[in-house]
Amino acid sequence: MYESEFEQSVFDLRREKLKQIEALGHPVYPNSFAATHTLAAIRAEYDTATSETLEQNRVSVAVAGRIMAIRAQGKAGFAVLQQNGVRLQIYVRLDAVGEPGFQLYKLLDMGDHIGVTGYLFRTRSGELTVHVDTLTFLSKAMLPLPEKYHGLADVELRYRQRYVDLFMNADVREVFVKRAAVLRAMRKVFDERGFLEVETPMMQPIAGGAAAKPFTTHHNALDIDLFLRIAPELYLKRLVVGGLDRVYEINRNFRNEGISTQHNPEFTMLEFYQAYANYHDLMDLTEELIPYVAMEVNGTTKTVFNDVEIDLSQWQRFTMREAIIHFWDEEAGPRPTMEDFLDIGSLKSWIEKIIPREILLRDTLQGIDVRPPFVQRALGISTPPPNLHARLNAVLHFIYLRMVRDEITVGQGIASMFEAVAEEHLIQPTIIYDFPLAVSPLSKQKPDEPDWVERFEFYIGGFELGNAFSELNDPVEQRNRFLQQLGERERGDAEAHAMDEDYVRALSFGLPPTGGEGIGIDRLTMVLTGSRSIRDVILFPLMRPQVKQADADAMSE
RNA sequence: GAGCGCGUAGCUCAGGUGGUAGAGCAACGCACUUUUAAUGCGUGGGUCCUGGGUUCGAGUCCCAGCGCGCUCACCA
Repeated sequence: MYESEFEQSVFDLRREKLKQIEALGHPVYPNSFAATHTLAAIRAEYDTATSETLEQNRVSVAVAGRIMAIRAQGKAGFAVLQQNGVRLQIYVRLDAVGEPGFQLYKLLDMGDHIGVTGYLFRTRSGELTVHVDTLTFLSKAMLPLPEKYHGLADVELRYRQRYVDLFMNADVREVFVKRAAVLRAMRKVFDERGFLEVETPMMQPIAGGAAAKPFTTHHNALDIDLFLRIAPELYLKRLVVGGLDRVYEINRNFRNEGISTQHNPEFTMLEFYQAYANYHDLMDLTEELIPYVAMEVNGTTKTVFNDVEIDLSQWQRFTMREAIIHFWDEEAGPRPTMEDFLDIGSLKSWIEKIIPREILLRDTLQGIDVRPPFVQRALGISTPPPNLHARLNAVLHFIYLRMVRDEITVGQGIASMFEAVAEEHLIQPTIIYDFPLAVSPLSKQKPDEPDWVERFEFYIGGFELGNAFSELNDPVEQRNRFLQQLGERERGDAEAHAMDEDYVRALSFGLPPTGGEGIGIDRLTMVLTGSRSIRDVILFPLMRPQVKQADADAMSE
């Protein structure tokens, strides 16, 4: 537990102080304190009260808090109490608290919890302060607090010891208060619109509803492997089949994939389903929902993310293909047209206008690995690529090779192009709609374009926050889509869907036309709090456990 | 998974070109009855992330590993 002999000695020293406090007649770990006010209530009520008002109508208070600063000054002294993120100064003087009270004051350390009674006044410099009559010891900080001015700055320590981070850094606390406000606002919206909040299994025999690698676990009594869910989607739609026309769930999903500033292995998603709605209805709903939540949380629809001001009430919409065309940088080559997206042949010949055919083909002839890093290396591009064009070229090359090899469809190629060309430009709220069928195994096809589906994602701050579609409700088509996914699974795509017979059976009882959407709560909170890393909006982000040297030695023995 | 950066006292940080480790806060002692990053005087505190190597000598240079961050890949 101790980081050092220094900490050990501080701990021991404070045990001595506890003994002395006990000798003064104070219980060292009392079980309550009868406060008359919270510090927040005092600040709210008396922050504007003048010195004269406080003298004329003496306000007696009993308050408690953690000592965040202590300044002894001979036969008097100050301390700053913090409670629920709110601070208030107290003033302790020997002639007011008496000798035993002042003895206790001298035994206090930064971080201790105390309660005091007294009355409010303003100091010479005007600070609202409790003039203490009695001190009650509540709990001791046995370990030293971080530096009082800079706080706890080391990001690793902040994540690993969030309990310290939270009481040292007020802005951290604020983020999690806002996160709670996001959840509250979301629940309010959906409750008011007649949605039922439900909870579906986190442990699933088949991890479906998204393309991702699941965590595996095991149930001993049943002796079966189970997966932590990657999405609640398939269960929620079963509920709509069951007649719960409007349902939502806010809970964790688990994906056994990389960790980054935008990905934590467990993350919170709001997912909702609305019978008789389609993706157009959900686009409209989304454009109402996000600014509403922003108003509830921040009191404004404006937010600053990565130094850019974002207005969450101003939305733009593009189809995926429009977005590629719109955000295409002509310095990289001729802008594509809708016709270029028609089929594999047209997309290939357009890519040949960007990258010479002999280069595109050379690598296939050499039979090299076509995973992006290898493509990049083959093209003489260092990793990571030094600029956007090099990265784009690598992606186009990659798409081209896989199309030549019949490994992907034109739709998958277009989806990859979209990510490479457009995603980083989607800072202001943007809906991207009409996705390729090939990357959307659970979405309903567009009636006039069967290779495309009624699906959209919305982006803010350069990353995806939500994903929605008109749900595929034809069980025969759904079965075929699953079979197709199984094929991709066999070709090595570990994230392709597994067959879920029971889900197909549920659809066979009739799912009404339904729109469904998932919204990443962590990412929305990032945008609303200006947090650049998802770890800053998750209380305990996953960290590799620290192995102490002693433990490491013990394990190797 | 790859590239780059960082790792020095409990905390925040200094430590040109290699020469026995420093400051502030925190801690301990003393003084101080309206301070607020209180002040003044004094004291203690370090496996310089770990393990190798080069060298007469490594916090500093080299190699390997560990942890964290950022970027990329994957993904929401």
